[in-house]
Amino acid sequence: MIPDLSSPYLPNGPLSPGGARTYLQMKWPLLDVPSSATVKDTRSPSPAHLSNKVPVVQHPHHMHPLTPLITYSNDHFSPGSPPTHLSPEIDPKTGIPRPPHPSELSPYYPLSPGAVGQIPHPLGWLVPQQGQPMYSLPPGGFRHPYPALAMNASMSSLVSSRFSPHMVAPAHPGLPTSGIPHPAIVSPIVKQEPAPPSLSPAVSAKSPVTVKKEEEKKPHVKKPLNAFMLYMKEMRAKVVAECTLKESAAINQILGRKWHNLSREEQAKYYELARKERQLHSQLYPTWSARDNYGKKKKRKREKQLSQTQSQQQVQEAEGALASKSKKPCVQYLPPEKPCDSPASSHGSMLDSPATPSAALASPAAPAATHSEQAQPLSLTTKPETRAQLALHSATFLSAKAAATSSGQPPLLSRPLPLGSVPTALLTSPPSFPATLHAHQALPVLQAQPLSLVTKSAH
DNA sequence: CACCCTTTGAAGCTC
DNA sequence: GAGCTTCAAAGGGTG
Repeated sequence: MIPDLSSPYLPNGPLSPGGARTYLQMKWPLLDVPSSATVKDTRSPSPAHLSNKVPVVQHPHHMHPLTPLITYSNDHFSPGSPPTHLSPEIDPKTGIPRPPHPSELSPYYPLSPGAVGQIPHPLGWLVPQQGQPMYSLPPGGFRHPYPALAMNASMSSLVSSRFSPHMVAPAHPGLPTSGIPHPAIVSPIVKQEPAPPSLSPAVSAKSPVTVKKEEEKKPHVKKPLNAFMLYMKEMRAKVVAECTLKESAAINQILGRKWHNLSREEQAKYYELARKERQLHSQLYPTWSARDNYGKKKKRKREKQLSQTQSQQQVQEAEGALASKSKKPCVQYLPPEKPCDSPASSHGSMLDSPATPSAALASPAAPAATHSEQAQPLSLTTKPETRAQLALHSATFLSAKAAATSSGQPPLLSRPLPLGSVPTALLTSPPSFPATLHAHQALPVLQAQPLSLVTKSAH
């Protein structure tokens, strides 16, 4: 897969007139199958072959992490289901694909040892140094519908020679064993998990205790990015370009709304991509667990979040009440009715991915594609009452979404419902589409919005 | 200079 | 199993 330089995915690349949506016009193959099996979970016959390198790791700032998506749209999302023989073995228990044989390793890393380091790897992670991608894409390498069939040797070779042994289960075939850090690996010293010096992964011949210590602090393998994170990475540049804003908090708010505005197909793409990334991540780091990074960040934040949660609860109870003191006004991040606020909404283009037949298929519970933001853009400067409404609407929407995702499936109801239709939509939702509310996910929206309003109005 | 803020989603933790 | 917490990215703001 050769990056399509013309792809809008490229941060610096030309943005097609159609905007963000243009590049997503490719058909989401999985939508052709029952939605339940579509973006379901890691067990879905995964298009492992679709797996593209997603930056499980950090990329050079200038490099667009989602570049790989281009490939998706161009070559791997062609209609049709991937051959079952390519489906990764799934661990019935975890639902996570078992570490594949080297030959099964992500087909999307058709890297020939010799070619490594020539072409920026989409995943970015294999880019140990600026402009020195660890992965190389053989000409036409990703052209093959199922590169997996053609790669392997090089891939396993690459992998086995690129990753630090301690990062990967040594016993695992085809897994990294070298000392070259994966992009997802962040030196503790560089970031997080402050640890005593001793970066050399090669440091061996030490007492078990020492080794253990080093292992603990060693490279910090980051969590694979989720769908939204992938989306953010891709769209951030664009949003930033459209806005004068630079603050991530504000950008993220915008991105969050844009995310909701995405059609199911578009979101599905990211969910799938995220799934692939998780798959790949698990393959690369069989022994890694999110637990490894759990609670290793800042504790201060932890406390803060706790208090924040509490305050959120209060706010919920005192809906509308100005109990948002503990929370910093998020409004400050939201620019007043800027075009970038919701580009599409300004001209209704957000619906350019309306409830198409395919969309409807993919989301039985999904209502008409019209959503509040179109008719009534969730302006960051919307009046309090309006925002409150939208917040409620969002919360409702999220509840359904959360329910959907909790099952390992991307939210079917990826598009906000019209304010007035929310209740009905939920009522009419199939039993299989529980409307449980994930407090953590829905509340923030429910409360943050109103809060911001309050704060804003105070300004 | 470490952390905050902000977003969503995945996964871990707690009960 | 439900509910809550943490982390993932990002970069200006903050203390």
